[in-house]
Amino acid sequence: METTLVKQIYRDAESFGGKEVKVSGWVRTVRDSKVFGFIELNDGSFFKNIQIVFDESLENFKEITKLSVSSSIVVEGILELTPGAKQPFEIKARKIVIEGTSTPEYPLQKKRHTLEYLRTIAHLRPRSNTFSAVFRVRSLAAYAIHKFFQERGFVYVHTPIITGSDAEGAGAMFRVTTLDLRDTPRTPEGDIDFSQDFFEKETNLTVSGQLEAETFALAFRNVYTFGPTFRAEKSNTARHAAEFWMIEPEVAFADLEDNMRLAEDMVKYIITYVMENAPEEMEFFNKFIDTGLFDRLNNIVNSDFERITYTEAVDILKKSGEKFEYPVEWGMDLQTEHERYITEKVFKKPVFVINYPKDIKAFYMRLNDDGKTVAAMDLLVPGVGEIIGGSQREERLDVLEKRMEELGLKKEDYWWYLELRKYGGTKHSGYGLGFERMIMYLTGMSNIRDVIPFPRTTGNAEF
RNA sequence: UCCAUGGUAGCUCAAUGGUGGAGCAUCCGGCUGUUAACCGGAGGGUUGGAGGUUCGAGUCCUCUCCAUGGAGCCA
Repeated sequence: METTLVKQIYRDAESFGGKEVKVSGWVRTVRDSKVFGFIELNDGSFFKNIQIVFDESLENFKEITKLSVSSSIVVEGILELTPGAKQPFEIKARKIVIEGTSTPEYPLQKKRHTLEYLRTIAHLRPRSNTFSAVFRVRSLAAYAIHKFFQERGFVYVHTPIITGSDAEGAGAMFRVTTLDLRDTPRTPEGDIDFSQDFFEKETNLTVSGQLEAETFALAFRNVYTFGPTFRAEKSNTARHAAEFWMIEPEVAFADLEDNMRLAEDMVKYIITYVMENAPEEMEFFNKFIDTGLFDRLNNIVNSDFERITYTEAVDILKKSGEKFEYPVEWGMDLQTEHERYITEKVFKKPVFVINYPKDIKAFYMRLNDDGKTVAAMDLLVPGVGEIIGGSQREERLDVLEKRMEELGLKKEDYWWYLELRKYGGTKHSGYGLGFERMIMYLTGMSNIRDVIPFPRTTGNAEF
């Protein structure tokens, strides 16, 4: 007999009503009395469970009443529609085969656990309601992102995970080496001799695929990357991880305005797709994780994102009368408290802040005509903070080279990047979306460690 | 890395410097429609670790580890 997935039954219960079905899954709970009992079964295909009714006519009745939580079973029986009951339908079991037993020490109770505790059992937490929902949404959101870009003709490019360019400027990097760290080869000057390393030069894990993505944008026009990214910063916050995933679109012949339009469309597309394709999971988040979730997401989808310049943001902050821990001054980077004030208090929706002072932004961002600011944009969202950072790239070779000189960057290290400006350069733009931050925003989960299956943060690489 | 808070039973949490408790989970029993089932009973502890103060420390002090919240770095 064919196995039926619980999701199929939920999606089309009518056609299964009164018919024989076979399901398999893990026991979430057993409630039994003298001659009959109920099992909540989750088969992994769907967020919700299916109720199994069993009675003493089964030869292994006693055994079944003693099943520990998370035992795996195969059930055959009749699907009965139960309108008016708390569950829409149930399976009256004819046969239950115990596939794998569990034990009383199984760490996931039927009761609520803290997210902190669940983190310590990352190998079991996907079996809990919350994480079942989180990782289903994560999968759908990843698909939605590919769908969004593919529908618009973007080419998906795999930029390298191991990089030889150290100066992407996005933070501390993890070194990749095969050298024996207890006995490293030395140059005559006493430095470590990387010419004897695997790649015969210093290499690190990527902090961004942007520079490589630009090369593809100047060939394929519209491209995006979607892959793992590594930052060796010893961050200790709810929104930083050492290993995370990033989406980096890069578009030729596009200016900052086009860039923002793309980002806004993308964010709205992802939200709409996930709301439509994971209604049960989203309802769960709205009910148990963040009761304002639906209001917030609907508000995003139906409203235009705000756009203000950095200079305007500084003005707003200065005139706010708010007491900030860090003073606001033109030229200083906006602090988290400032960003939160703008997106959460002033506009109460996503806000693009553009045209930052050049001195607080990366070398590749396009210098504006005022000579003081660059065509950068950060998308700030309530609750999560910065979710997207991007810019129009400097396409003028002389301006770019001058900027690199100012920052003490060696042109030789970027020879191929600079050649893009030499051979048919064009204005182009792109941004980076922190995938996990998007998931946090979508689900209301407030810690990045709870939207990554096996999170890596400083001091923690268990599992 | 800095600031704050916390660490007690498998889990979630109580306990004025004076005999460490409860709910849930577990085990045993009861119950013919349960929905985080219900009712009765039982077992379960080196109070994160090391040191100190005290007649006496879960409680006070020092150090340390870990977690959480906030900050910095950013996505």
